[in-house]
Amino acid sequence: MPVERTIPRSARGIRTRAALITAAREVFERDGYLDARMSDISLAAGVAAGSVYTYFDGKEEIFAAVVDQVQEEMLHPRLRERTGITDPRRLIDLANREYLRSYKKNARLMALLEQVAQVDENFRALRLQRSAAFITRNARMIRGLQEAGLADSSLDPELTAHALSAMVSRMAYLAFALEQPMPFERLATTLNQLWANALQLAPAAAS
Amino acid sequence: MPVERTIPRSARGIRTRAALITAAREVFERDGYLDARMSDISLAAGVAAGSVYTYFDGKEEIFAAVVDQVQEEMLHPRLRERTGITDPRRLIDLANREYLRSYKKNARLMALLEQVAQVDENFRALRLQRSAAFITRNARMIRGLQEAGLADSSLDPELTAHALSAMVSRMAYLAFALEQPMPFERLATTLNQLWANALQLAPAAAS
Amino acid sequence: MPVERTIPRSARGIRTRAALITAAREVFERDGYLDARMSDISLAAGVAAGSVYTYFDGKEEIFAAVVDQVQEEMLHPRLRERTGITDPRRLIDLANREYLRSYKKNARLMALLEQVAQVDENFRALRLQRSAAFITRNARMIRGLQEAGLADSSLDPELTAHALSAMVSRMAYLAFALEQPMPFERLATTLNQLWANALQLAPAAAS
Amino acid sequence: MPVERTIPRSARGIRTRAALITAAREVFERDGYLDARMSDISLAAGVAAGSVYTYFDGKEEIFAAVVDQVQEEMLHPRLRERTGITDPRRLIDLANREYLRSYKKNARLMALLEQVAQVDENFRALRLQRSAAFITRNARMIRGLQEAGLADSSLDPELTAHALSAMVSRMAYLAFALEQPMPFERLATTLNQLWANALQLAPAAAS
DNA sequence: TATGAATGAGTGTTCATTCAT
DNA sequence: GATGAATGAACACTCATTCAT
Repeated sequence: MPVERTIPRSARGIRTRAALITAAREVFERDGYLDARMSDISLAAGVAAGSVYTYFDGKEEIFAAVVDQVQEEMLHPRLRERTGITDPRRLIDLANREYLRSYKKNARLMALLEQVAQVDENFRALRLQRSAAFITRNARMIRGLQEAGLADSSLDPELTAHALSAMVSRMAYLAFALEQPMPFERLATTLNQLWANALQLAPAAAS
Repeated sequence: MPVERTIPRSARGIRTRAALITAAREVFERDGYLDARMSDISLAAGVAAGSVYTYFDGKEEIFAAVVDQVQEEMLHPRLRERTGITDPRRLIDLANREYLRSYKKNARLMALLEQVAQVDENFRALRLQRSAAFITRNARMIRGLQEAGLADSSLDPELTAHALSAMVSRMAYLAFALEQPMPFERLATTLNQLWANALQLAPAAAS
Repeated sequence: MPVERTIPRSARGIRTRAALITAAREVFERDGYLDARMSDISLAAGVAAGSVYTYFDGKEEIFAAVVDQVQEEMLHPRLRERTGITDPRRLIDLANREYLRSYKKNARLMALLEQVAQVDENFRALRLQRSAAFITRNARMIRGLQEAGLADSSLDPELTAHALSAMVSRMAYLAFALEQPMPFERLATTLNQLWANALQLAPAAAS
Repeated sequence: MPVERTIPRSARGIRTRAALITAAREVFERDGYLDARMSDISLAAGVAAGSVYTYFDGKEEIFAAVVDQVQEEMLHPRLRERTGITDPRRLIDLANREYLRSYKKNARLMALLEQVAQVDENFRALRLQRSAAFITRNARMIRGLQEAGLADSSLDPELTAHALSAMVSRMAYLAFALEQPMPFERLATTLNQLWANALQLAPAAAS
């Protein structure tokens, strides 16, 4: 799933390509993936119908380009290094809050992604692969805590990481994509507490 | 979303309607909701194209009929009454195992349901509504345990029930619908332990 | 276009057939010929779908039966013999008023007939044939008046009869079938005056 | 009922659109509105099936475009200004002849229009509206003649205009659309004489 | 690069009519 | 006579993609 077809060389090309991605995001978020028409995208971008294909191979590709652009914003790696925090409870708390916050911010697109993943094989694979990386990291963290005697050592680290991540992302989906009413703060607090309890972490050090 | 259009009045009609539902399930599971053609369903049922419409209003309706039939099998209410078990840890364990088992058994259909829920407003609503009932029941249970001093009283019962259910159903989806490799027994054990930890239940009474 | 298929022998048959015609008229008038469904007719008559075909060969036939029934009411022949009136002006006046009155009374059906005549070859022919009889009679009357020196002898009797009949029936259609607002009395008066003028009849004898 | 969907921007587009209208007229006149298939139209125009929808929203719209094109030819307004004739008898004579002539010339299409008006609400309204303009003009003329003492002042001008127009258009329909045999010249003469008599016009000035 | 016209495959649904009970 | 289930032909319309200017 290469995102680019033609890398625009001219300034005009760069402008057009950017306009198309912006327009595509609008249209996709407004109409959903299946109901979005390529012609609406070109219309919204102010170009002719055929011009979309100058930059993207098709619907799937332009959607991928939209997603790509957003993914960058949503990656918050190396929380520990960034913040210097080491207390696992507070790290988890921070990570979950960052996740919920950016999910909320891009809720429409996340809903879209969920939709497309159900319809398009490639995106389903892409998503699995992305979350796999995330889960592996968490599993490593859990194993570390277990070895340090700080977490319930009877838990399978991989499955636990998977399950707790699934819990958080699914709740984010319900709250923000499906707009099931849930106060943000209470949601965050509850999820964090559930993580901490589930892992049997010791209470956070007094800050 | 009424499921029936015509209720068959003759033995032949009952047979035909049943054949259609069976055929529809096969075709939907084979091709997915969007790619399934009504003509394939009638073909598989051995009836004329138009005959599907004798009993169902359209694609959506016959899919609903398929789902309906499966939902009945999947409902396992009143576990406590059925089994006489009262220990919360064992009740949770049993409920989760039953859920995972029947999810696995109907994995293709559950995947389908997930797909359709992303595409069809009505089914999305239907699913939310169904899980709401389930969650309410769990929330009540949690509140009961909190009041008895048997569970972490700092947790929001509603959100907790929601989150833990989401965790289980999402893992079932990943394991059985998406066929991510996970040993059944370890999955069940881990999820149960996570529930127990999350709620801070006392260890199960020795049986 | 034979109207009957089976002449019912049993009392029950007679009842069913009559119920079907009544139901058919309702449905046709409500939905129009093209949009009326045979199943709606059987439903309205309280019989099974197939039963319509016990008495009628199809949609066309049952419509013919409905029309037939109404045509009987609408025939007002032998006005002169019935009333004893001989003054042509008063005869024309009476004939036109009777026509307008019964058109108004059966307006929905007349509209229907107009519709079906546009769609079905057979009904178009039927209508032409029926009006031909009527026009011939009028032409004969006109010729009589011309020979008696009572009407403009430069007029072609056939075409005149045709044209004046067309004028009246078309106005009836506009007023009653299409419900273009027109006061009944003024319409009748105007049409009669136009007939009289057109034929150059002497003023009516003082009554 | 806007006629255009896309206005062609290229020469090729203009050609295609025109070819479609020509083809549509052929097909409609050959098969009637209801039996005409969109695929036959595209076939006759030598374009792909979908191309009809580049320029027209559907069957109704392309029919409207056909009608539109013909209506232009059929409008003959401002007869008095065009010819300089003022004698009412001769003006009426001319107007009727022009009407009959162009009706005859476009007989198939007029028959079609009659059919569609019975089937499609929008076209029915369109026709009523068009003839309303025509009738209003005639009513004004009649009132003028009455005020000048040149026409029977006991007639209702509106209804008279309506009725006499209806007479002419209905006869044109019978003669040319339904092909009831009638010599053109005698039809024209008779209708004119009926108009003149009906209005009680003085004999035409010797020419 | 951009245009915009042309392509054409693909299918859910209706309903008059038939016919086995 | 009545039933009601089954039939199956028939067709307008959409839209992603291509390609000649």
